[in-house]
Amino acid sequence: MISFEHFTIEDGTPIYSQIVRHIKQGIIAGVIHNREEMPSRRLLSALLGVNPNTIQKAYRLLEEEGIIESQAGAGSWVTVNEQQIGAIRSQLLEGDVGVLAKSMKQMEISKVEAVRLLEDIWDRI
Amino acid sequence: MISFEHFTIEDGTPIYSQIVRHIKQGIIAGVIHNREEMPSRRLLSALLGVNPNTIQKAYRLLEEEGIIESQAGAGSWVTVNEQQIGAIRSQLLEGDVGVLAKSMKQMEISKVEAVRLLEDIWDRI
Amino acid sequence: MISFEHFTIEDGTPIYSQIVRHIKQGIIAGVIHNREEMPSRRLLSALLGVNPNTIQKAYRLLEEEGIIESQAGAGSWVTVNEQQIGAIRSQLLEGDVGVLAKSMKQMEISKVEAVRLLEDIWDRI
Amino acid sequence: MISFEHFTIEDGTPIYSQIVRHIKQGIIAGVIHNREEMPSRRLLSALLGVNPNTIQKAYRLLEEEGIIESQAGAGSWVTVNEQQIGAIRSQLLEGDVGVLAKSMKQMEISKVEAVRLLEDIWDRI
DNA sequence: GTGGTCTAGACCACG
DNA sequence: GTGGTCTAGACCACT
Repeated sequence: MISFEHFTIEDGTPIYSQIVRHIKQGIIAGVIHNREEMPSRRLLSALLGVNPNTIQKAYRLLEEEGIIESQAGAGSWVTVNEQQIGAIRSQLLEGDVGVLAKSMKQMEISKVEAVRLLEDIWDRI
Repeated sequence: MISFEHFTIEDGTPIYSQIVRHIKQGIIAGVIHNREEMPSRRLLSALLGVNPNTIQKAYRLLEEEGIIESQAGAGSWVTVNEQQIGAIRSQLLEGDVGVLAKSMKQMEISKVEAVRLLEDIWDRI
Repeated sequence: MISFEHFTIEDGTPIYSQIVRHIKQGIIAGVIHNREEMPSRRLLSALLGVNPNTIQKAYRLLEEEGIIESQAGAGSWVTVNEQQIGAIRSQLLEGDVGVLAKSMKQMEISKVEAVRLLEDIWDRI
Repeated sequence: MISFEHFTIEDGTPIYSQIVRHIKQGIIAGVIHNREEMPSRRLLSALLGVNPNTIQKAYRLLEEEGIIESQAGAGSWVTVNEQQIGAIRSQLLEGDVGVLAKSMKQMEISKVEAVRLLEDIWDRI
């Protein structure tokens, strides 16, 4: 069963997005595996203290991306192959890093300075 | 007068946030200076094709952060000292980089891999 | 639910300020408590015969002062601890009384005379 | 000539109101006397670093209240009798104190507490 | 001319 | 249902 132990809700981004992202990051990190079972909507709703509709939306989005499958009465489970994992990895990483790079360029930060910053902050977090 | 020549509205984030960020980035890049005059609400509103109230909101936020000052009848202008510029710089950079680093760590990306990614994507943008 | 029964709009000060002040005074008077629910924008807007945006502005200011919290889809509610209540109390009282005292001193009114005035007018209002 | 030495512009209230109030308080304090000469609009504008129109508005208001008189080419001067001084005194004092008393009552502050507060703050200002 | 407030109402995201 | 954003435009106070 997939764990939400180290998951805490932050604000700024919608809760359902945070859940989706948590699943994706878990898959990339190798913590969540193919065929692993998702908690039931009802259970996760109670666990996180979040409206069932919010959980429902997260699960629906994951389904639409082909990351999980659900069957009435049987629950939901992860369905990813190696190719998909690579795609998710690129999607997350290149998105995030691209936003950062664009922003820094607009602030006239140089590439070496950017790298130095990343290395600095990496160790402090 | 501060220029909005290279500014284009994107969606995803509120327009007023984009304006606030544009000003902050301009200050950090050294393109916008202390005492420089902001365009009037009406002018900028016409320039960007955006409702005056949206501009008003951006200006109010900047004012609340002490980055600009406004006076009814007189206009608005930038009011930042070196210390503030440093603070804004940290706020933007450490925020962005921190989010990225945290996200990457959760995906079990190593530091060298992260740096390599940043360098790769930097050149492609 | 917080009551606005004894609240009537006056002019001279912005409506949103009056709402903010009403909430603060209610908290100090012990009529409004922590965790109590604020009326929704739409409801209060209809109740006071005021535009929803005006209510929105009042709520935003209260939120920025940490007096209420809002969550899209869920509503708004009061979030104050004892320390904050003390701070609000000081803010309102010392502000008002300070302005008065300063003004009176500039008119060369003596302290005893000031107290006598306050007592006189107190009973007549 | 009436002095504006101890006068500094604050924000929150219009500048012209502050000037009007400064004159009234000076009269009540006995610092400004009947027949005393007002600085020329041009001079005061330069002295306070304020737009001439703002000074003009203050003078106009004072004229309308019969507190000063102006004559083209000759300047402006104070014209108040004892009765007027009494009226101005009441207007300022009862207004200010009334606002304070009403506000405090709404916060469930008792009369003795109010007096104690005034005395406390009086000494600290 | 400037900024500040307010109305009237639409649309969206969220729970 | 909720709050958040945005448009369109009026009116006012201030300089």
